[in-house]
Amino acid sequence: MEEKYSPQTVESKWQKYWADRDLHSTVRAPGREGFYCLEMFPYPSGEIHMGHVRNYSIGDVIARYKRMRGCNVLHPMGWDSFGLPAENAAIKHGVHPSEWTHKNIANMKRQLNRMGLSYDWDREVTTCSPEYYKWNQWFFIKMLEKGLAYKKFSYVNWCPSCATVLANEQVIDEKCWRCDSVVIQKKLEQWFFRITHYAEELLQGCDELTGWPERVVLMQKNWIGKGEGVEVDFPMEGINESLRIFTTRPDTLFGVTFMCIAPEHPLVGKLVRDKSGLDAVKAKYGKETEKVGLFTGHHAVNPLNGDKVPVYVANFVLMEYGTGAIMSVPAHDQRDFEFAKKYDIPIKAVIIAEEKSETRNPKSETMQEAYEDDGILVGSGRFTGMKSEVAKKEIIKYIEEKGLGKAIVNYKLRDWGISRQRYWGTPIPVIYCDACGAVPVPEKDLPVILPEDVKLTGKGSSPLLESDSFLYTACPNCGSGARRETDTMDTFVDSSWYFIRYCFTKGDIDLISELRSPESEQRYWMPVDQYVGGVEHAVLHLLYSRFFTRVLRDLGLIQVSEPFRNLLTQGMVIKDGAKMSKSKGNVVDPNYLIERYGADTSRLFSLFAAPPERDLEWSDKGVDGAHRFLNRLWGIVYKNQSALRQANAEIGDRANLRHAASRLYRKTHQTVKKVTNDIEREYHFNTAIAALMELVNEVISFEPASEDDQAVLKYAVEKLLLLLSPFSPHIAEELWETMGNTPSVFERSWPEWDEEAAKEDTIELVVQVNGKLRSKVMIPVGTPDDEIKRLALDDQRIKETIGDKPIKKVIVVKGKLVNIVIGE
RNA sequence: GCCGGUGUGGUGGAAUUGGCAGACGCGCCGGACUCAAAAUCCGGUGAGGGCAACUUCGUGUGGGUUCGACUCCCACCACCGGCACCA
Repeated sequence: MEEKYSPQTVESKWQKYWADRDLHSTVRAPGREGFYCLEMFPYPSGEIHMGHVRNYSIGDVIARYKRMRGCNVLHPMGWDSFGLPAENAAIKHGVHPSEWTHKNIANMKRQLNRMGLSYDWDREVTTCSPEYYKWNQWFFIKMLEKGLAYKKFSYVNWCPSCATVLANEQVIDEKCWRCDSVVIQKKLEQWFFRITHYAEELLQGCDELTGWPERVVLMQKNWIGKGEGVEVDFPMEGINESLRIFTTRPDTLFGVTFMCIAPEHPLVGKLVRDKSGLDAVKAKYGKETEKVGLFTGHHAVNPLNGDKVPVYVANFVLMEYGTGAIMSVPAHDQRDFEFAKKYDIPIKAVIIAEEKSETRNPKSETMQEAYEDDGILVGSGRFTGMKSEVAKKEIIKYIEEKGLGKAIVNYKLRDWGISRQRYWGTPIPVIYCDACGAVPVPEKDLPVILPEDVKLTGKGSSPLLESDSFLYTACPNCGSGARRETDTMDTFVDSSWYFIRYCFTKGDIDLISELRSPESEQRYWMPVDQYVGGVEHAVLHLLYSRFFTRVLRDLGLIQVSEPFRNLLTQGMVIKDGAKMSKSKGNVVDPNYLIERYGADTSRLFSLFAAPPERDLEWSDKGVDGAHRFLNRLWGIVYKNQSALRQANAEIGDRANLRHAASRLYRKTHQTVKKVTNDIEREYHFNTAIAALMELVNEVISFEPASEDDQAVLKYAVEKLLLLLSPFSPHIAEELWETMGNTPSVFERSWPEWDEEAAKEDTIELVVQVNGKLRSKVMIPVGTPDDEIKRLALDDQRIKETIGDKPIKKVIVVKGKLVNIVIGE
C-alpha cells in the first residue's frame, strides 16, 4: 500500500476491475426485488458539466446503495442525441451532425466512466440511431390510426431573412438568434399529438404521484389548467347568429354589460365593417398588456335578464381558450373593469361581500377596482340572495334546463406540436400522394431512414427538401409518384419513452414483440422506481412521458399508467450567485476536477455541499475539504494496516472493553444507523457524509492498545468503508482490499446496526429553569422520572438559581431535559 | 397579478416528533513541525458584557400560542422559481 493516496491509480484500477467482471450489468431475476434507478440522459454536447456530475453522482449513490440492500438494480444510461446543436455545428464547421454526435458520445461516455458510475452499458440507448427512432415512427403511425396524431394549421416562429422556422429557444427578445431579424408568426401545417385527450387522466393521475416533489405536481396541475364552468349562447340582435361564450363565473351573469370576441373569431368577418380599426386591434394582439377594443356596432342579448349589451372585438381575448368569446362583467373582473373604464361602458355590481362594509361593497358608480371574490348575489332575479357557491350551481342548472347552454370543462393544456422544419431528428413517416393524400408509411417499410446526403447551410426551409433520394418515393397505396413529409419530430418525442427501451438490451430488436411478450422484461422493471433529474423538466419532458406511457398502455404494450414512481429533482450548480454557464464565464470543468482530485472527491463534494434538491453553491475550498477527508481515511488504514489485517473479526465481551473502545464501538453503530436513515429519508446525503466524517474523527483519535482494541478498530473501519462505498466507490474498494478483505465491497450487504449497541449508557440531562438552560447533569439511561427530578433540584447551580422562589411545576422530557417552572 | 419555494454565524449548511440553536465542512485566529514556506497535526472560533465563575442577546420583521418555538398560528418584508390577458 502506498503511503500517499493517489486517486488516479486507485480509480483506474477499480474501474477496470468492475468492467472486466461486468459488475454493473443487470439481468432480470424473477423472485428478487427489482429496482429501476434512472437519471435523465444527457444531450451529447461534447463535454460533461458540473450539473451532470451532480445528477449522476446522486443516481449512482442510490443505485449502489440499493444493490447493497439486496435489490436487483437496473441502472442504464444513454444519449438524447437528436437536436439542434448538432445541426448548428454542421452549419458552422461543416462537420456532419452524425459524425459530430458520435464523437461527442464517445468522449462523454469516457468521462462518465471516469466518474466511476455504475451503468449497465449493455442497455445503452442512442436516440439518433435508426434502431431507436424506428419506434418513434411506429408509435406515430399507431397514434395516427387512433386519431391521437393529426395535422392542422398552426403558427410557427419564422425568420424572414434565414427563411426558416425557429424553435422557441432560438427566438431571443422576439428576434432571430442568428441574424437578429424580427421573427414573425407564420401559419404552417403541422403535426400534433392529441395530449388533450388525456388531459383529465393526466390531472387525476397527479394525485397518485406521491413520490414526486409537491411543487412539480403542482406545476403539472397548473399547466393542465382545468377550468370548470358553463357555455352560454347570447343571441345577436338583428342578425340570425348567436355568440357562444365560456365562463367560470356564472354567478356574475346578471352583471354582464358588454361582450368581447377575439380578432380571429369566425363572426368577425360578418360583424365588423371597419377593417382598419380591426387591424389596429390585431396589431395589439397577444403579448401587449394594453387593452384595445373595437365596437362592432352590434348588440347581443343576455338570455338570463334580456339586457342588450354591445359586442366588441378585443385584443386580449384568446381564440385558443374557451370559445374565443367572453361575457364581460366589469364589476367583478379587473380586466373587464379596466376595459369598461377606457370605453365608458356601464358597470353593474351583482355580488356583494358577505360581511357588510363600505370598502368591500362600493356602489357600482364609485368602484375603484373590480370585486373578484365570492359573495352574495344582488340584482340577479330569482337568484338574488344566494351565495356565489350555490348560485353557480343553480344558474348552471337553470341554463341547462332552458337549453341556453351547458356545463363544460376547459383545459389550458394544448395539443403537442411535434413538427420541426429541421434535419437532425426522426423523419415523420408520412407520404403525400396527389391521389391518396397523406398516407402513413407501412410498418414493413420502417424505419424511414434519415438521409446522409444533405448539405446544411442554415438557409432555406427544411433541409430534407434537398435530398432527392429521400424526398421522391412511390405512394404505398397506389404506387404513383409521391413525396415524403420533410418535417422531423420534436426531440421530446425521443425522450418520452426511452426509459421503456432500457428494459431491453441494446441493438436492433423487435421492440413491439418484446413488449407484447408475457415474459417481457418491461413487466419486471416498469415503472421507474427512482428518477433523478433537473427541475427544469417539470412540465415538458415529465408531462410528455406521462402522456406517452398512457398511449403505450392503451396500445396494449405496457401495463403501467405512470412511468416514474419517485422523482428527485436536483437543484442547479451555482457559482458566484449564478447558474454555471459559458456566457457568465463561471463554469468549473469536471475534467480538471477529476484529473486533479479524482472522481471520488468530486462525487463526495457534490453530494456533501448541499442536500440534492437544493441549489449547490460551488466552492473550490470545499473540494479541498472533501479531499482532505479521503486523505485522512487513507492515512488511518495506512497507519494501522497490519493491525487491521491481523485483528480478530470477532469482538470479545463488550463489557470488558475499555472506555475508549466501547465508545468507538457505539459510535460505529450510531453511524450505521444515521447514514442508513439519512439515505432512506429523502436521500439526505450531506448529513450522511457528515456522520461519516464524525466517525473518521473518532477513529483517528482512537489509539489501539490491545487485541480487543484492534478488533474494535477493524470493526469500525470496515463499517465505515461499507457506508462510504456508494459515495466514493474507488477508495472504498481499495481500502477494503488493503484490509485483507476480498473484493468487491459491492458484493457485501449494507451493514446493520444493533439498537442496543447504539444506545448511550449515560446521558447529559439538560436542566432548564423557566425554559432557560441553567445546568447539565450526567445521569444513567433509564433513570426514573422521580429520580431525574430529584437530581435536577439537588444540583448546586439550580438551587442557586431558584433561591427561595416557589416551584410551580417540573416538566421531565424523557432522556432529554428537565424544565423547572418557578414563580417570581 | 396568480401559484410555489427559501430566509439560521464570516461562509456552505445541521437541528428527524415543539425540548441544549449552529452538527459536519470551509474560512479565520493561535500553537506544533520547518532555516522558511506549503502540506500535515493540535487547540479555539455566533454577538455583546465581565479578570473570571458567569451573564444578556441571538434563526428575515412584528405579534400570538406554550413550561418551552428555527420548528405551530396570524400579519408583514426580502430574494428565488414557475405560470401569466385562461374569461
